[in-house]
Amino acid sequence: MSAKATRTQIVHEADRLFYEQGFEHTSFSDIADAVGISRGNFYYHFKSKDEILDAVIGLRLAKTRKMLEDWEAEGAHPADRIRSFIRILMTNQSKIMRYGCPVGTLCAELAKLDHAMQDDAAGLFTLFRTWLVGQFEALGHREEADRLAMHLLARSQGVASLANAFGDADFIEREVDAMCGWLAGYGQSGDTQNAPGHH
Amino acid sequence: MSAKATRTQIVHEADRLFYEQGFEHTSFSDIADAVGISRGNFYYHFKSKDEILDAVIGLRLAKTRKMLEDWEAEGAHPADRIRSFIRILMTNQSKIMRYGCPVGTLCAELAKLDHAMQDDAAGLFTLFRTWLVGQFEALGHREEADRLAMHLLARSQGVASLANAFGDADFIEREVDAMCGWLAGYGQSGDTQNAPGHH
DNA sequence: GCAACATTAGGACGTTCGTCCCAATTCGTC
DNA sequence: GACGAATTGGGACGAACGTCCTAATGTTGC
Repeated sequence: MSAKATRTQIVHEADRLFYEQGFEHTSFSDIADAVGISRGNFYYHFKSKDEILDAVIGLRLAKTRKMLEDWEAEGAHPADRIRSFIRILMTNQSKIMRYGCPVGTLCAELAKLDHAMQDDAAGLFTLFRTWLVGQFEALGHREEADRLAMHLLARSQGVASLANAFGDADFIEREVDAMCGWLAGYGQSGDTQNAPGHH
Repeated sequence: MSAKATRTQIVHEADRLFYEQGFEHTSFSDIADAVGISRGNFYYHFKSKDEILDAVIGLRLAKTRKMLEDWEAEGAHPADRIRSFIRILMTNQSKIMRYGCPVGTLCAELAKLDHAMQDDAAGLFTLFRTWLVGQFEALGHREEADRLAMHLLARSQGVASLANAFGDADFIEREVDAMCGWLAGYGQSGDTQNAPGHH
């Protein structure tokens, strides 16, 4: 197999394992077994575990960017796009209940490890944040765009955390509805003045 | 020193280290160094790492229970008590920005490790949840009490996650104000019918 | 079919981990 | 001050870890 294909497979499996088991708890052996190569072969592709983490973060950034672009293509209206974001919680329901949010849990883990790459992981949040800011601006909320983006991001994170801890699927659905309801208050109007003011 | 006092110190330092560095990333040596005892002495007090985790969760449960009781004593009005909960985010601001929420990050880590004690850790969430349910019921929202409690818990979690990832103190303050504003809508009325209906 | 290169498997290395044992020390009691 | 119990320190143990090396195998161009 070409070195490129093997490397791609390694990053793919590492991505999955880092999500399911955590970064620290995933060993070279785990990844090697998942890919089906020998542990020793690993060093040819990646010189250290941090290099794999770097590649995994890069992969996640790329996949996220693509997802956001797809949402841009699918939904003509910014509110529809934001609803696509909110609905990740439903789409990935079972995985979130088992492993939590891929972005949030990685950032939390790297923060505890005081890892040099924690800012890179936070870049995944920034990607969503910037995109959401763009959508809220398109809805006419130019000045509060970042506040609204951060608010929605935080609520999604919180729902993922509790869904993971309690394993409650109904709770996810309820909160998704609540977030869509909240969004509806900001949805149609291009006039900031008319937006609901309870935030 | 008495065995009891040493044991207490061990649990105390383990509690701190599990929070700051994570459960898996904290070794017996770390705790032993922090307490100032030898690694070997450890086995006399705790036969395994899981036993320490069990004791730490017990300690956190006890400390949380005491905190909730103090809030009961301080604030006569349930809304004031709930505000005390919301304001933990301000009180523990700097620690949350560095290490995240002690409850949320522990639950997330144990979930990834598929640890046998992850339900015990989730009990910390349950403690807050049950207490919040009681407060919302006291506010007259008998039927939605659990929904409101979970909603508030989730928002706090989300704020802690993002504050940790971005290190943004202003964001915490903004969201705390938003949560207090949201609470105010449910605050005075003992009549469920009159409560705001956007959730 | 051979030479140059790309990719692999297997294992050695030093370290750290959780666990466990035991001899030494301290403490309480008479 | 002696004696048994409580507590401690130091270190052994195998396993797993990240890292790194090297010989073997596979692939490609001539």
